[in-house]
Amino acid sequence: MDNGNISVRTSGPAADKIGTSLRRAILRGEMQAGTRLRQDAIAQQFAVSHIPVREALRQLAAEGLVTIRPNRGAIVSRLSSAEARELLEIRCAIETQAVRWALPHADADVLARAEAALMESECTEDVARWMEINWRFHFTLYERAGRPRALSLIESLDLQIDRFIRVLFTASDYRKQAQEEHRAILAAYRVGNAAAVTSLLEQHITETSRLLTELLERYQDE
Amino acid sequence: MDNGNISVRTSGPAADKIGTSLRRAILRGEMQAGTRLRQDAIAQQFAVSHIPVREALRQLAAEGLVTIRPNRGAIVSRLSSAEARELLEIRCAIETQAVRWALPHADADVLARAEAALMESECTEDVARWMEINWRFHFTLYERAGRPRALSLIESLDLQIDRFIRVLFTASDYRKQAQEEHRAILAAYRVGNAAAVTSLLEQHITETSRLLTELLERYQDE
DNA sequence: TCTAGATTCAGTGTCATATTTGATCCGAAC
DNA sequence: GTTCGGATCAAATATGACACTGAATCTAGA
Repeated sequence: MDNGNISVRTSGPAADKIGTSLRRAILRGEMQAGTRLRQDAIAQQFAVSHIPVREALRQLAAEGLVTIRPNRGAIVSRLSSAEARELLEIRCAIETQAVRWALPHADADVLARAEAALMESECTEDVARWMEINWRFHFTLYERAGRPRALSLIESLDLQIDRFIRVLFTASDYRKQAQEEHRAILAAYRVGNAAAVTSLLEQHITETSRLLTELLERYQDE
Repeated sequence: MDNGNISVRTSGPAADKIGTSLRRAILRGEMQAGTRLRQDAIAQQFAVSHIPVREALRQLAAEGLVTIRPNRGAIVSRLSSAEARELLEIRCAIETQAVRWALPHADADVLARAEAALMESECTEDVARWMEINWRFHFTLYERAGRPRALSLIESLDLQIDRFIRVLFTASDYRKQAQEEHRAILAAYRVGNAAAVTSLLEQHITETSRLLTELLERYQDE
């Protein structure tokens, strides 16, 4: 964390800025699951009092990224394999519906951007970068759904699970497999084949779920 | 609001107690959409400083019940007809999936409790009471899904929309219709007919959506 | 009528302080 | 050696008084 002592008063509430910064650190794996989040240390780091820190932590807790234990402090949330499986099941249910909504409204712009994301993801070796592009690829497919709430919900589910998907990179050849699956999804999307898109998307998420829950189960045995 | 000056220090953080109390007031319609939520007034009412009030408001904002405008204060969230429609669409997608998960594991206890909820809802004239029982009825059908996260998500969606469904009681014969639909759903559930259950549930939620969005559109024209 | 500055309102956060909670440690008793 | 109770510790939780900030509204002048 290289924030230094920034002025947090000039662009919105301090609590929001702190929350954004902590969220980023958690999502990039700089703060691992189980890490203690001490109010006074964070307050010192951001050169603020502990009040906006508490507010930021509450916000992150509501998002599921942080677990608050009253009077004992906050930690970066862990995720059990059962929870992971379930989150991905929910994602699957909503994302397949979102893509059905979006597909009839897909245009050349959407296709070009999804293709660009796919090309970009093939050129990067950086895990954090790849995860960002992965999200952008998926989001682009759903963009024309006309359902902001659903997309927001998908994003919040994504936030809870993507930092764990990150570990698949070192534990399996996840990236190669995911790229192939993305290619197939985009090909079906391009010709407007809704049944194929949803089926491929479902397989993609289900396979991710299988790999991730296996990995988390191994973690829990250690 | 008849809370008086209660001691909020004896069972968990003050912010949690305030949040719970405000949430209840919002859900029961005691605080209408658009109502100003002033930190100082709430702090006075609960005999606390403004700090736990701010934390409670942030928590409720994260739940979608409250909208915070920086430097301008918080209001009880409004809901546009488009948002209502979408929330119910999402609910429909998840609840039909939840009931599919639950149905193979339904037992006599679940059936008895769902039946009891239905009977109880037929005996009450109180809107708040009916809404609670309505939730209990639905929740009971999903209980055996073995998916705590999904059920939690359904509940949070419920929280965002049920206070608006309340107004259907005075604006249409919603209750009678909903009771009939509940009866049909339970009958199909009882014989384990998953296709019929999901289809009836989908119709039930879709019909609710239709009525509610019409009503909200009328509100917005005034 | 429009614009700029003043005023108002309520939020945002600090500070020094006190209190509370839960975990850990330590000594005494068995 | 084990158990139990009290003391200690670390960190969270919140107070009350105060200062500052931002956005909306009001007022006066051009």
